[in-house]
Amino acid sequence: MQVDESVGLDFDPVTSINSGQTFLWERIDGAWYGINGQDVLKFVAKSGGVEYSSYLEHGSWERNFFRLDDDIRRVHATLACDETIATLITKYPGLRLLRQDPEQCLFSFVCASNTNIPMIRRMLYNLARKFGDRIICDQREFFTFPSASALNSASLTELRSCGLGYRARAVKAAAKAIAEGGLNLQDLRNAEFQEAKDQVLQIYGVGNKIADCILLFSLDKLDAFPIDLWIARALSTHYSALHDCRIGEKLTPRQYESISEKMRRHFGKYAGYAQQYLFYDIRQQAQRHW
DNA sequence: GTACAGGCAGTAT
DNA sequence: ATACTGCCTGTA
Repeated sequence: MQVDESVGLDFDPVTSINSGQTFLWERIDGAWYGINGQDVLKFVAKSGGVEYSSYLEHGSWERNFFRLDDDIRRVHATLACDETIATLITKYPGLRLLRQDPEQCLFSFVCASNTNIPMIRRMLYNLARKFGDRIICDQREFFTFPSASALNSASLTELRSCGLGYRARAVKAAAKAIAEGGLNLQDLRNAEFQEAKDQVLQIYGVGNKIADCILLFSLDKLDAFPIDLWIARALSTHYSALHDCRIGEKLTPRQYESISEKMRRHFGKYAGYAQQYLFYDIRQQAQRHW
């Protein structure tokens, strides 16, 4: 247990974990618990700072997970050239991108296709309960995120029983690629953007959007710019000059490439942070609570 | 009953 | 290259 006050009062872990990047966090008796791979992370607000602890790690995990080593001042300074983002930085000073367990991130966003947050959480908790390891933390039961080999060993019927529906086939394919196909996501942290993206796009069930989410939220590619329905709407509202698609219109793969590339050039190396501000804001405006 | 929710792959044009 | 389609499942 340690208290970390060195990162400034503006950082807000609760906002960050509730900004749609990660799904397996819950508040229990005033503390937040989150599943990240094989670990259970915990933090609780105390007078004088936030107290972080972890089931596995002896040292602090928060610098890694909340990307506190990013030069956030530089991120803000870089993005503040854009009027829209400058406003959002002021509005949500505590928001940070996360550095998640890559495999959990991949399976999470494979499950996220064409559904909503409550369903995603249900699918992932079901998978963990059925295929993860049981852990007792603060006298409470948690389940770690299943390994790729555990998911690869599961039958499609078992996966479907977790509520995955047609996503079961994609989860199985991804698990196989990692467990048997030699795909090492950790290695892709050191790869160039395009190399990493090409690799994850090979996986059945992973398209442009999911690939960009994996790159941004777990593989340190801060210039990745995922575009889902909500971001497309935000772009129509704030950046219609930069592209020509209509609100709510689905993007063809080619349109996606074109627009994502334009936004990456517009925002530069921290484009992913810009995407996160836009996403969080439009969801707040839509009054989505999750 | 029907529409819809944070995409994707397969097929036909 | 683009358009169209089906897909699990739960909720409104």
